[in-house]
Amino acid sequence: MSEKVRVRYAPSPTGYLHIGGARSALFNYLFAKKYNGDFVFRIEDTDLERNIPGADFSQLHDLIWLGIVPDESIEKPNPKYAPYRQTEKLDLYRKYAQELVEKGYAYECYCTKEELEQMKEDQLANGIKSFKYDRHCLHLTPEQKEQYKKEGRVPSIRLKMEDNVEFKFHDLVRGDVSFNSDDIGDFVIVKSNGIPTYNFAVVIDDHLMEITHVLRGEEHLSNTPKQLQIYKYFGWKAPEFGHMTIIINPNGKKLSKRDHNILQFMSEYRDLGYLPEAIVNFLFLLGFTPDDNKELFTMDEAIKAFDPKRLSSSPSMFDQKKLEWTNGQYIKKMDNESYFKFVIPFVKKVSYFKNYDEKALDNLALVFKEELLYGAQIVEFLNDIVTPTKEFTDEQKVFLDSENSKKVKNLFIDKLNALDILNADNVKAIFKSIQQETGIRGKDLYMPIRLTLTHVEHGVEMFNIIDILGKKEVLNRLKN
RNA sequence: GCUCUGAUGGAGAAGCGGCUUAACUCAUUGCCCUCUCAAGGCAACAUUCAUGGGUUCGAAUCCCAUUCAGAGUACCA
Repeated sequence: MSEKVRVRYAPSPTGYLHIGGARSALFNYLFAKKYNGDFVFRIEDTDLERNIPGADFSQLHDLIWLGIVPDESIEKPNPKYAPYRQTEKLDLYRKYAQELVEKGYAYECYCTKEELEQMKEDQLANGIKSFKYDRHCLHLTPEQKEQYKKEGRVPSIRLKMEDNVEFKFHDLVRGDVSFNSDDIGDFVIVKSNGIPTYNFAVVIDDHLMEITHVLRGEEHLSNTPKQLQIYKYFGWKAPEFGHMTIIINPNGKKLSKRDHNILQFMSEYRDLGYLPEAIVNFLFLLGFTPDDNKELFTMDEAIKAFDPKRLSSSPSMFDQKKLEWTNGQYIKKMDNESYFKFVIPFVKKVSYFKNYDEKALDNLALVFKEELLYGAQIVEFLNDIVTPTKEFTDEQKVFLDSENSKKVKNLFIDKLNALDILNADNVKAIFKSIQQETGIRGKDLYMPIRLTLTHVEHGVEMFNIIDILGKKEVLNRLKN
């Protein structure tokens, strides 16, 4: 590759960074880094109504949190390519659109929304379901235009598609793809409010920013010929395109922001205690398979392993379970210091431990390190221990009323009372001595205590539970 | 409808003409460990690659048709 690789992620600021966006950004980033190129973060905010203030920076920062750090962005502009926000360069687009009009490649369209609507209905009535603009305004005389203007109509600008031209391109993911221009109607490139549409603005931006490769969602595949036509009219070299598969939900539909069964936004995962490295790792393997059997990748390893040709072209389903597993692997791998920093905020949400000192909280947190799948899960674990709510079953009641159970409980109470310092080792010793004195062992030994304390038959090790609850609380629960 | 794109186990998928009795990972199930759950270890889990035809000594892999699914079809991006 002779020219420098430049790729971009260009979201519209309509909300938080979501899974699909993050994945798209990730693969662009990997591509850039793989070929020593630049990754550009730019904003496509031409739909004024849907723009949400602050969404641009929020998305940028979520990306950076994930470790996907742009070389250029709205925060770090390169003067050569700035501005990085489309609404800040409206004049530029209008200038280029004007050029197209002058060359006869585009024309003013005075049709109103209502007329367009009518046109659509008429075509539908004739059995044509895909609307194609009928070029009503293609050959307007100056007098007709004057007349329209007098009526108060403000024109939009439409691109005149060439007749019967094949737009072929080699897709980085899918191979050769082609479209016929006859299937595409003349589309609006500048709206009547003077703002360019997406399909026009991307082309101008990608060209001016010297973007060499465009990796984007499959939903853009059919936009490509429109953009190719614009490149052709300007005589510009088009970038290479690669259309990645979309992510689907368990119903097989495209993951949409309105899908409430699945968490959509990076911020939600962060709040739940998912690690950025784990999310990146998971996203990397969604619709992409490396050529070895590796499952865990650092960003650097992912850069090395990435190859757009290995990107899947069939839709990928988002599997929350695998994300959890991946995250759990990363939690296990953390060193203790980082782990504490990560998990203690969650532990502090359980009010029972509000008086615990730092050391005690750390020890507490450590108990769950090996089994934790995401940060907020520790709150669930802890609550199960701290606030036993489940009612005993009849079977459990019988078990607890048995001679053995009572004997174990009483002995345990005595020995615990006699204890000066409570810690897991000491508790372990108590169990051991009860076992030696009574000959009771296994389930019969531990379960009376476990059930009485937590009301459930499973959970972390008994010694830890007792340590977590503290002597006073344990005695309290055992006596009742 | 039209255009485009796909189709390998519950999920992500490898494979791209013989090495495939279809890799690997998640999930699930069983066993081990163990007071229990989880974690960890060990196993099991597609006689078959959407269907039907063809090409070939040989097909998940190539060709054709059918079916199904998704995306797009906006003065949204």
